Amino acid sequence: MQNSEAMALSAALLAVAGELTQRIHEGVVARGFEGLRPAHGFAFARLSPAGATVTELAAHLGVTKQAASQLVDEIVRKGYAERRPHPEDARARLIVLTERGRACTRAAEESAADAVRAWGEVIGEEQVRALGRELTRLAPYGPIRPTW
Amino acid sequence: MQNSEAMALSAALLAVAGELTQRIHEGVVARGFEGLRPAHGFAFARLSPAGATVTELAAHLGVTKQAASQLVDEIVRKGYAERRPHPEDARARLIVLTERGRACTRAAEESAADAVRAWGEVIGEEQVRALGRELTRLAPYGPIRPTW
DNA sequence: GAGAATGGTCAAGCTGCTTGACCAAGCGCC
DNA sequence: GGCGCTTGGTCAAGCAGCTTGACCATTCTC
Repeated sequence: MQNSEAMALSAALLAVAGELTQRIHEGVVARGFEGLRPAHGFAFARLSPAGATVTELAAHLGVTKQAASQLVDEIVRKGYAERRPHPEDARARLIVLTERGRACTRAAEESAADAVRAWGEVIGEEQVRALGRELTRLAPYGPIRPTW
Repeated sequence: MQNSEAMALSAALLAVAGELTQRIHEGVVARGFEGLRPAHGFAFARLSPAGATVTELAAHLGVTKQAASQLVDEIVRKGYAERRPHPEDARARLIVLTERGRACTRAAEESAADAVRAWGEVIGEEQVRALGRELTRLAPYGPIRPTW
């Protein structure tokens, strides 16, 4: 594969990723959840199963503990999460989503589904599924990083 | 398609995009071009055919003219581009890449090709081509936006 | 030509991140 | 038990990249 093809593929991938992020964000706002940035969504994703500590969140987002702590301050202040004492480690605190936080997570899922549905109308549902399969195999396990 | 599948696809897409960006950036640094951020790459891409004005660059990057102007200052100061009088509009200036800027663009293309080649080893070259086809059809025309 | 629109820069301010310092609680070891 | 080292978390200060607002020079429109 030539360099120019690789560059075209890369540009397309980043453009699609950027647009998807924006669409999800707009969908979340349209469903009544304001004052959030896309980065919060990735925090919610990490918090949604069973909560996490600030340090775990920082590792997931690829930022310092201080930045993660600040982000937690924000979503706590806005009612999306709360800090609880950690059941096993008295030093740590477990950050868990509130009901409002879970509702916001569902709104993000619906928005993502809307966006993906729109893709189906362009390239066909089977191709979208194929896309999902390939991307899942390529996705790294490490921290989620901002695209640039 | 269920919401959870759409979310999984979205997460994979964003993870792959984030990792790709990072790999390209690392590749560019490894080839000796320092002091650049990934955002500069998107500016270079817009400048590389025949140059562009600050306003065009701003629209392409989805930021204000001031921010674009500042970014241009930076790449000019570092020797990657230069401001020339615009041949048709005395108000405007045409920003064009220097030879060093073009070399950096080639380095980015090589890095992207390396990353894409690595994908080929995971999912097969034919799947990578398919990925490129689908993504190209889905890619929007508007400004490139940071993923979050 | 006169007035509005456009390209560009200067200046000030904000926000999200970083580094550095610090405290409290756990762990390892004698 | 008591001593150090490590780990989870916050407070504080600083920085980088962006924004809004003001302004000048040139061009377009009539």
